[in-house]
Amino acid sequence: MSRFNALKADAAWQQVWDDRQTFAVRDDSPRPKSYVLEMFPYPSGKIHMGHVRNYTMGDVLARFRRMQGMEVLHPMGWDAFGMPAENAAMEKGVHPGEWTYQNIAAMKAQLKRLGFALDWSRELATCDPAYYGHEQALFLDLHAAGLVYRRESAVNWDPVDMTVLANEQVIDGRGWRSGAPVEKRKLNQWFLRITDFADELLAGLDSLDKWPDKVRLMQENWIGKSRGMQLGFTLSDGGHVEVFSTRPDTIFGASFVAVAADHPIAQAAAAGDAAAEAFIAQCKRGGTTAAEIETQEKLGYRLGVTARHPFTGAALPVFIANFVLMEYGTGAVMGVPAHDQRDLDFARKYALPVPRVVADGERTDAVFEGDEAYTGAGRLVNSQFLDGLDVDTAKSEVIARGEAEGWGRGTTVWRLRDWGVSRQRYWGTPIPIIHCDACGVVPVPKAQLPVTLPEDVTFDIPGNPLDRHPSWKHVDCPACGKPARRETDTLDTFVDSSWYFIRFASQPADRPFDKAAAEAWLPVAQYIGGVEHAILHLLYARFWTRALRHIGKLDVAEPFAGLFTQGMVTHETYKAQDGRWLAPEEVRDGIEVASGAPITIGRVEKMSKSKKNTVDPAPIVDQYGADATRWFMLSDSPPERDLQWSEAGIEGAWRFVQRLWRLFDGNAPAAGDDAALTRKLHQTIAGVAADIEALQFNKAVAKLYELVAAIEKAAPSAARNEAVATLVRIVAPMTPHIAEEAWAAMGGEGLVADAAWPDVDTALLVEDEVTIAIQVNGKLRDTLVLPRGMAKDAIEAAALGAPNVVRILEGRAPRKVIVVPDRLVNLVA
RNA sequence: GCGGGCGUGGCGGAACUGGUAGACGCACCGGACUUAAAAUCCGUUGGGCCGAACGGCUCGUGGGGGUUCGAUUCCCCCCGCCCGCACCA
Repeated sequence: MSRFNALKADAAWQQVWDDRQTFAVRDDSPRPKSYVLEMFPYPSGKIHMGHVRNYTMGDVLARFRRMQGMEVLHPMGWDAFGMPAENAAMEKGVHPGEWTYQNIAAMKAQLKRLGFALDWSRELATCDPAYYGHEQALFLDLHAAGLVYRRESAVNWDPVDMTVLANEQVIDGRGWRSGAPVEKRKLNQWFLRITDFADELLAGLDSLDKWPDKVRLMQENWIGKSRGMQLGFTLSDGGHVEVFSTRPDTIFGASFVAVAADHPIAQAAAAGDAAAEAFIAQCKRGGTTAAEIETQEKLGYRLGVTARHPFTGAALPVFIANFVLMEYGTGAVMGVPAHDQRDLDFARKYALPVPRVVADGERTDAVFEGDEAYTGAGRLVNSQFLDGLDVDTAKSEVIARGEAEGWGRGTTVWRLRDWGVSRQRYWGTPIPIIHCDACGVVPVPKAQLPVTLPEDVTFDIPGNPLDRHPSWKHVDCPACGKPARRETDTLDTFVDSSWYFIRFASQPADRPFDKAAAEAWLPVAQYIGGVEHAILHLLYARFWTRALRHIGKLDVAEPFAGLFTQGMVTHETYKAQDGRWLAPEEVRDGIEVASGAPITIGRVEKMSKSKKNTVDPAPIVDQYGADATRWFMLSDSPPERDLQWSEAGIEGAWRFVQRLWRLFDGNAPAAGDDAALTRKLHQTIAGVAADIEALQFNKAVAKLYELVAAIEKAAPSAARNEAVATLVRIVAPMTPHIAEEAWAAMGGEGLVADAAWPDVDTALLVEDEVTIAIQVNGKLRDTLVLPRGMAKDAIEAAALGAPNVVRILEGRAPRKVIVVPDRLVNLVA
């Protein structure tokens, strides 16, 4: 008997698949279509274990669907624009494009080495003008439809490097290179009107029944539809302020009004008040992330004016506050400290009154004690005409009075904000707009697309190379012909990934996609990717698809019919004494291998290039082969759960591949039945199919181990040979190379990749005997093997006769008997 | 701070819709084969107690409480870890 030479078989069969174009998909195939897609990778340099996990799962499903007779579109491409390429340019002096294409070549080779059933003829890279030119055309279409606009918005500003920083480049409030404290700075930027689609993006979640509930819930909360009220307060100086509140019921608990630093009232105050100006400047310190803003100390500046309470007439102090956001609601809030935690923190700090207006059970005391706001339900108290009402009724009552008296109205607000797509960077899709002093904003005529990036750029100083390029931005206005300037911002890379799945389905040269061809494949039947994309990428892609439908380009509402979010592959992080991140292979037993110096072991985090805690699959594939690597990735860990990387077990996967080969290679002719084995075989065919369909590969793996063990133990028979021959096809989606080798050796027709999934004899799926648990007072005391489907009283009689039951009951009759047919009897004594 | 998720033997995990907790794999230990090793095969393995043994009893699914004949599963509170928070992709 021979040993399976994995490395030789891998190369041979990958060559065969390539030569025969086995996985090239046909648009005109008569077979039912299925689109299986994994989130395309950023070409960071090497694939890591997270990629292997993601693409192996998708591959098993794609191969399985092919075996079920479907025409499967399973493409691959590159999310190729992004910051790391510019960082590489700064550090190594290599052009971002060159660096990116080198990485693509390296990673493509690694993916091919794993034997994925991908249609490489549809490969695309988003940094290719042949891709981003079409993206520019779509951007112009959305612009023409009024879905694109420009406004001011804050960015992280590094005052030393004089450059915009990404949130990731702000470390502890400081610029990552300069170390200077970052500030918020306003820039004119491009936005997409995703909020126009807020309602349908929310409603559409209901139709996504093949999405995980948790992702739908996260998107629902992110969109954040809430009913609230806009209330006008008259100011003591004769002015007026509109505040927004989701809790108008608590209006009698209001003890102050707060406005954002950007609010016109704050801006006006700053004009004549140096202290107010200084406070607003202080609010501009720090970065723009929500986590940073919401965890910083609540600070306020008390203005001279007061706001008149619409019911009591009380004069409420007006503050500028650093926790109020101009982007949400009206940029002004009424502070109800007893029933909102942020307001309470603020009130305690500035010694403001804290009246209770919602009863917490029995607690109705007018002056609220403690430092934990009560946000729960209850009856209104200390609130005049609202007393005794519940929260919802009180809300409606206040809205009704405000509307009747003309100082307020009920509104719907969304947490979702419009999508800012401007990036002050080089390595992205140029925004196809020209600014003309005479004509204003002028779209680049479509005939002039693509607007390509200039090659001759430098990265030796911070800032956007497009902006300082000597000639690139200087063009003539397409409208009037006078000298004008190109937009030098590029598009957010999330735009690139918002339509790549459409381009995979249809890629004509002269337009982004063909409507009918794309609609033939879409929506994606099964989309697979990391849970970290649960909100942003998936929401943007949903929006983009709906926006295309809105302008008549594509009649698809939801791009991804089925979604599976895999857990992340995580690993410890390591840091050298001087703060450098170290890769796992640079560390052994708590010391840095190169220097012998001790290291610091950090948190367990998702594998990422920036923290260097990635593990390269190449050595594993080279040692154990593609099948063992794939099998190992599918084993043990449930795919939706995070997986802390460990190599323990790869040996077992490799042993399993060799066990398979011993079965395949040792199948000598024999005769006779083996009913038990045949039953096990059919149960496994059905079980594995169900598990693959549900993407529960770890369970499919366990079932296959059981079947293999059963075959190994079985005596030679025709049934055993049949089981071995069928096993080849069952494992084919997971370990395709050894399956092809065995299929060929056994004289199978064509490739096992093209073979049909084995049929199941459903009559064999149920056992005719069942083991029934016998409990006394809920504790297992015995088990009985009985025929399936036995009547309740017969089961009860059998249970009462079980030796352990007789011993424990000592002749007493049970008080109560619970019989669950085919499963269990519980005798309550 | 806000939103979401997860927590089961030494380890990864399984357990249908509330019904025998620990399938399957790893690791470990013992045995077979071998001159030897590798490979392979067989067997043991949650903790504690009783027993020569067959076996029996008992505790046990992050912690505390609750519902139920019965809870890893449902409810409440708490702890820990992970992900996201709009310029990382």
